[in-house]
Amino acid sequence: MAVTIRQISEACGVSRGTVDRVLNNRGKVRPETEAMVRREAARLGYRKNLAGQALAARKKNYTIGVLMLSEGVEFFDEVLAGIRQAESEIRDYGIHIEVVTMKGYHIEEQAERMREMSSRIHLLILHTVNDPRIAREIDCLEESGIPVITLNTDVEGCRRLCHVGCDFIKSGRTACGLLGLISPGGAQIGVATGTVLSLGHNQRISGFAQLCREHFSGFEIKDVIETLDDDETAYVQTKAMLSRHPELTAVYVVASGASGVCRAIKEAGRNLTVIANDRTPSVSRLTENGQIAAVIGQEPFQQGYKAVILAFQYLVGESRPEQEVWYMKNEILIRENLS
Amino acid sequence: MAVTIRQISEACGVSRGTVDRVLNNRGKVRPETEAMVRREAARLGYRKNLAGQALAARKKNYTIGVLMLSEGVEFFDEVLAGIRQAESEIRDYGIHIEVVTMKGYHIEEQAERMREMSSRIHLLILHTVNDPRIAREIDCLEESGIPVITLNTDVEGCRRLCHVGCDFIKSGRTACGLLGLISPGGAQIGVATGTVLSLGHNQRISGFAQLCREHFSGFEIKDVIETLDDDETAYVQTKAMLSRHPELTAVYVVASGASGVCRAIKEAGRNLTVIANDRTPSVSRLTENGQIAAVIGQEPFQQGYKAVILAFQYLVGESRPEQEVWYMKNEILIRENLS
DNA sequence: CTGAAAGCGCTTACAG
DNA sequence: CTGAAAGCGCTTACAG
Repeated sequence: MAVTIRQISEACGVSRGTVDRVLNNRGKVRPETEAMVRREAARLGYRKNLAGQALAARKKNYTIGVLMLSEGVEFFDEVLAGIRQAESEIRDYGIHIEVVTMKGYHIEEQAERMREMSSRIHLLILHTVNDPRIAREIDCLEESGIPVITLNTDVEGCRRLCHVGCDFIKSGRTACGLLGLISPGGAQIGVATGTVLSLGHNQRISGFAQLCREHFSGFEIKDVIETLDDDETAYVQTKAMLSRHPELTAVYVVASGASGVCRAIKEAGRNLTVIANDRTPSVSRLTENGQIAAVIGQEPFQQGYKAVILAFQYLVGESRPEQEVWYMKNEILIRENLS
Repeated sequence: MAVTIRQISEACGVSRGTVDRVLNNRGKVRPETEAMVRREAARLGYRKNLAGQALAARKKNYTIGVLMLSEGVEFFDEVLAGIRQAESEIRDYGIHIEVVTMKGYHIEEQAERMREMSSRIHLLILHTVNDPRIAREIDCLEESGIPVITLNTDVEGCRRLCHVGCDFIKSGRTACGLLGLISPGGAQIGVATGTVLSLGHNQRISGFAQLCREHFSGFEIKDVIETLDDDETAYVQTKAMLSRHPELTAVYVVASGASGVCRAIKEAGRNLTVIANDRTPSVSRLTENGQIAAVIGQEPFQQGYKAVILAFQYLVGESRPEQEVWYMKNEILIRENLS
């Protein structure tokens, strides 16, 4: 039989309330009493029963807020699916989720939205951009007792509770390592990034370049274009890159825009190895028909799921996440293990 | 506020016990009363609070049994780690786990062990071999009210609750698809399987061969050897295969024995593309130093974790798993995303 | 600084 | 066929 608070209280000859005060550091306990309770708890091997705790927590009616700059971005559909999955699990414990999505990158507008949500929520899961104004807003929330979990993209210089995302450097290294297997003889590479303003995109490129230097002396990055995460721009830019560089043998697509990139390659009648990031429906189709050789995924579903579970454990279990940063896996997806 | 049993009982003018009887199909309720309760539950959108249910379930003192033929097999260390992780989570709800591991494939001995454990457990997670005697034993347990979840390897023709493992066909197809990217010009392939008696090993090979036929006309399987999941045997057999087939360009290692295979290749001074299954510590080392090009993983940690979580949900949540078969992902692991 | 009591939502013997 | 009551383990306002 598992040890309960009642057993500790009986062993010590104090009330259960007192044991609770000690074990949850609520203060107002005589030092000797506290020491005795801690000793007995340790001796008996006490572990809190989460069911009891969760049931008691029902009275607080917790709500978790989710705010994402995700509207119109395919990638986030799977993140949202993970959030919904976790929601349906924690709903069974009486916890609610309020999801708000926004379109584009409007800093002030998002900050305003954060303030507005704060009155109704006990914790915020936030997908945003790495901007000092947002960092300040996060600190405000933290001060008013609402912890923030950053999702997918971290925010530097703020007191967020933790970050759930993926290791972008490793993502770039994985793309490069895979290209090394495909083209052991060397490669002339064009890089199609989203924007040079994105920290994540740049980290992927630098991971890729890093491994080129370490292991693949036959790899050369000949050009970097920006797709602005838009297929039309990607198409135009890729077309131009291909005519500038007839020697290209591979393209690394760092962010959105793979469809445009592939269209330009196809029209030019070139046979290039394309490695892309993030399995969206359109990227899946291109991989199935062979235009994309492989996709580096970042477990979007798990990202959403994990963020909510950490939030739940923090609120109900009163336990800070064990790690400050939670990275999901960098998956390699080809036609055969895509779905 | 979430809807509770109390609210339904008040809305219907019956006791909470009666609502419980209806909602959990315990019978002994007048049909009209039952209809009314169901109508109100649906109208109010009732969902069971798991915390309450789990707390009440504490009185049952559930124990989950785990029985595995895993001793001395590196692969299962990660499966066990997943089981331990899940254990530490559900222990917080007062559920216990008893793990028993055995060495080798002794059918009668394992059947005996199953019977012996059955007196102490409420559900069994079982890793075994696909044998009719085990199937019969599983049915016995099911009949005596102890459901069985098969882990990693399924058992045919029995009434197990569900299966947690991976899609071996897809695993073989993924290995082949990856080799297709590495060797677009074709490959002469040697296959090193564990034993031709293992259903899983055979499924991997047939998945591999399937895709050869569908997509890679330049691929030829020239030879199949058995490692008996043993490095020494693998070494000897590979050595013989290499001298029989000087034309080989690739080896697909289906089961354990990759170290032996690689040693033989190295000694022969041959430069072959090796694709292996399952990231064990020794396979990781060989991948890091480039002797293995890529590893197809089957998420061993997740397998163990998922099996326990399904068991927990079945016992405490009284909910049958939604699926009869739970497949983990087939991961592609190369040096850069190995750890 | 401490205790007694009520409550979170579900289940279960027991009485009728 | 149904209800009243106790209990699972933890937390919390209240009284002292």
